[in-house]
Amino acid sequence: MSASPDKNEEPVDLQVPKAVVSRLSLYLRELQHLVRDGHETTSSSQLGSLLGFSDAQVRKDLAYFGHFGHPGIGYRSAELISAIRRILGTDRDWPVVIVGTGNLGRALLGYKGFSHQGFRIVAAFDVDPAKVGTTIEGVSVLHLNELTDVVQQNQIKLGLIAVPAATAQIVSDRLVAAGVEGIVNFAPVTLVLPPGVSLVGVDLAIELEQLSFSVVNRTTGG
Amino acid sequence: MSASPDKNEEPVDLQVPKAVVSRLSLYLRELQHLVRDGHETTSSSQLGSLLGFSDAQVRKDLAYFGHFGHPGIGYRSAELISAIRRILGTDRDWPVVIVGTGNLGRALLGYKGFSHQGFRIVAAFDVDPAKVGTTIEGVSVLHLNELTDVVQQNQIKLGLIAVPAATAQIVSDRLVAAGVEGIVNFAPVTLVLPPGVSLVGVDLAIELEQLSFSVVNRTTGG
DNA sequence: TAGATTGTTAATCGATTAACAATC
DNA sequence: TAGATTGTTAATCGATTAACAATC
Repeated sequence: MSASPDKNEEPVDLQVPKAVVSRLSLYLRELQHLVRDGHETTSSSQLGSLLGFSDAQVRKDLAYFGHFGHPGIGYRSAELISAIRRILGTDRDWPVVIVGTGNLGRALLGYKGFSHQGFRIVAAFDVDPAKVGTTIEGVSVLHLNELTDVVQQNQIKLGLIAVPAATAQIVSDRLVAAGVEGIVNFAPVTLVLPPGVSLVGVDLAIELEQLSFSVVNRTTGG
Repeated sequence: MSASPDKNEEPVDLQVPKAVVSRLSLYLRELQHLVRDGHETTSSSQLGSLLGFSDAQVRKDLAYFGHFGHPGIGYRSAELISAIRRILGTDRDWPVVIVGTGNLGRALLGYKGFSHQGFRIVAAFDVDPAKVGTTIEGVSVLHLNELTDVVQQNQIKLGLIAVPAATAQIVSDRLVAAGVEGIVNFAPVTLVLPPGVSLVGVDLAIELEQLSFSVVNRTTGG
């Protein structure tokens, strides 16, 4: 598990800017569409213009991780998809737990997009006696007390938090204590996490606030 | 594309980095928690440490928009909340439409967090005859054909897209044609938008991919 | 006053872009 | 070959941090 210096699997661990990794996901999504549309190859400029990035940026981003392109040809779509999935770690299956089975939790349980990228929600947790014991979208709703057991038995590394803001930190603490190493938090609150646990926060109201700002501060000329 | 020095633009329109605006939303959220906890004032270093930013960054971000602090004192919480809401444009009410009433659409219709920041979903749209005519969370589900009328009559500027990827672009086009100027897109596809329309994309699978990368590329040694 | 904290400038750091030899 | 396109270096651009006079 821990890195040993002279393993020649992953020799280089240059730190990659977070922005690069998030573009990687966009490249992957775009490539999957391109393949579906029959494009066997693509170029950095095609990929860039589909996403609004420069060709140089696409090449630079990919070059962080290896030589995936073919000068004069471009990138073979299927090949690059495999490479990016391997880089992102989505070339394997990720069991995921979700805590909270309110409106949002149920929507996440029914979301089809997860499975296509290798994510599988294996259990949902709640404390509401009316919900515990039920099944939503084929997933059992268990009591939060069973969280640790389930996480440990399934070696689960990823968790989704879809509880009210007031309880999100407690839930987060329990996920981390159980061994989860990455959390997507949908509660509108800042979580405090120990080092070694990654966080992605999705605050739905904030997304709209960002648009509000853009609309209000639109430069009508530009 | 080339800069013309003295075009008669809006007097104060220094372009603010997108990252600054997104931190503004985080400051606002944090300030609202601080006020609830009885903190009448706060400092750039307190606000920063709660969010993992430097004090200098907090001050610099706020200074883009004015002088909101008091040397020796810090920032009066309520005062700064008002200022940020005014900057973000959430000091007013924003009527919003949503297209798509599947799992995710219904969750968004029931999401309580919007109203606290001034966002109010006034209508939902779908094309499924089984859904059109129903009411979800007190909001009427109308046929997509009525979108333009509703948007124009209510002067709606913001829209949420919660339809499958295959139809998201068409829905987007119709929102824009109707007059919407900002879109949150939950479909896992890149939308093509005309200039003057802002976009925030939320791809749930991508959020998990980002965590997958972090977990796989964790430098165990630090 | 002394201590605290802002707003702002200059210095540092990091990320994007332009350019081009190497390659197919 | 000629045209296309990569990977990479150097140049540019932008964002963050450090430092400090001004202020309460």
